[in-house]
Amino acid sequence: MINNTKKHKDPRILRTRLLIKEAFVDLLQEMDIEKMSVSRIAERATISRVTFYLHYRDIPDMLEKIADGMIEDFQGVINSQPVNESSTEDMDWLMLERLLEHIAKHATFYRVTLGSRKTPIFTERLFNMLMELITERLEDLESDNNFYKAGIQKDIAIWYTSSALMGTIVSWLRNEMPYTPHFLAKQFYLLVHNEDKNY
Amino acid sequence: MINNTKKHKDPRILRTRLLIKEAFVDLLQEMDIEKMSVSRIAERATISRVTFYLHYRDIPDMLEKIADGMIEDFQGVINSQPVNESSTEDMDWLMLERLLEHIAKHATFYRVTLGSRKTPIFTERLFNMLMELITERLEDLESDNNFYKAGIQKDIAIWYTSSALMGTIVSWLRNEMPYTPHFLAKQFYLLVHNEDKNY
DNA sequence: TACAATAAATCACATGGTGTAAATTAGTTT
DNA sequence: AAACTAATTTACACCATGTGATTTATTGTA
Repeated sequence: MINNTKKHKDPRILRTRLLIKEAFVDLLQEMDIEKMSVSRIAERATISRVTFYLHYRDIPDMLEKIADGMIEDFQGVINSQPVNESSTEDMDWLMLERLLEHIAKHATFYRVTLGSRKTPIFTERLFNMLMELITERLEDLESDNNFYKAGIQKDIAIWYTSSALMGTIVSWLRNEMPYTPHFLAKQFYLLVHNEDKNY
Repeated sequence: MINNTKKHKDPRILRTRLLIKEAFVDLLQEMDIEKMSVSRIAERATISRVTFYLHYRDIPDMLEKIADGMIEDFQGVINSQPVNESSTEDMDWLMLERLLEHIAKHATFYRVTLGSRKTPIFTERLFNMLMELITERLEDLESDNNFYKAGIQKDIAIWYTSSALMGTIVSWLRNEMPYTPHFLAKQFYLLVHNEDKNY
């Protein structure tokens, strides 16, 4: 049975899911997603093909579940932020830096998921997460320096900035991460600030 | 034989390819790309499955060829720009407006290709095109008002702006295009100008 | 208009992946 | 040690793929 409600403490389940995830990452480095099959994944994971179906309905379902895990990881990184004396704004940029560090730390995984042109589920999820964060941020700042004064529609500004952040992270990954997380976060700061500061 | 070198003047070829393209667009509105099969496409296109293979090696190959056509259309729209007395800069924004108009005009097609989370080939191609355009544009402006003075790395600025444009167009499409091409192009003007004007 | 060329249809076949079922083995928890 | 459950094994029906060989239909042209 596919059961995600209970805490899966059974080490066999954890082991199998890890093997599947590793096999998936492994195969994605070698071949296109189109050539991916449950058979191949099971073979590479050294498990039975039937066992795969005990955990996931099919490959898209597997991708969704793994993407869920990615978002949980991101949330974990973001929420582990110490609530200290710095301003909300500074917090935002520190948060982004932590996110980039996390991605850099697990680069092999994120290169084949976020970086691949073949698994749009992952970029879609990151995009949605960034949209939420930026929407919150804009609503906090709604009173003083916001986009309205420059005649910019709020939803367009959100689309624009979320896409820009997500796309830049993807390009950064695809190009072997030529900048440190700290440097890139700083560049984001400069770029976004140019957008909403000069009114 | 799959032959793209000759001008395919034979109306049978044009007819078949159009039927395939229409069937593809049709099916993508109904089901996920994972459930797409050559059989289904051929059935919907009212052609023989074997005929499909006379034109395309497989479904990814078909997507690539259709995406090629999209880029050709874009280039056509861009190059049909009248070379008049307005500045290069104004030309850029008029060009973008024409592009958005073209997309709006063929909304059903672009909704299932650019707008779909399932066919990343199309967004990838648009992204590459925007990258080229923006790279050219930045190199033209390299002398005076550019990103360098604000301490922004050129490649990062290109990633950022290309992603922002592409992502916003996709979001615009996914949300039933709530703004006119003219208005959206103007918003782009405001947003991008905030990036590279204030130094 | 008739002919040569070629696109499309038809039929057929081997191959391989899918999803599920039933029974058995192996590992985990209490 | 017993109860539980994950994983394996084997089996089956179904569907999609890609290709080959042959025939039919459509097209551009001599």
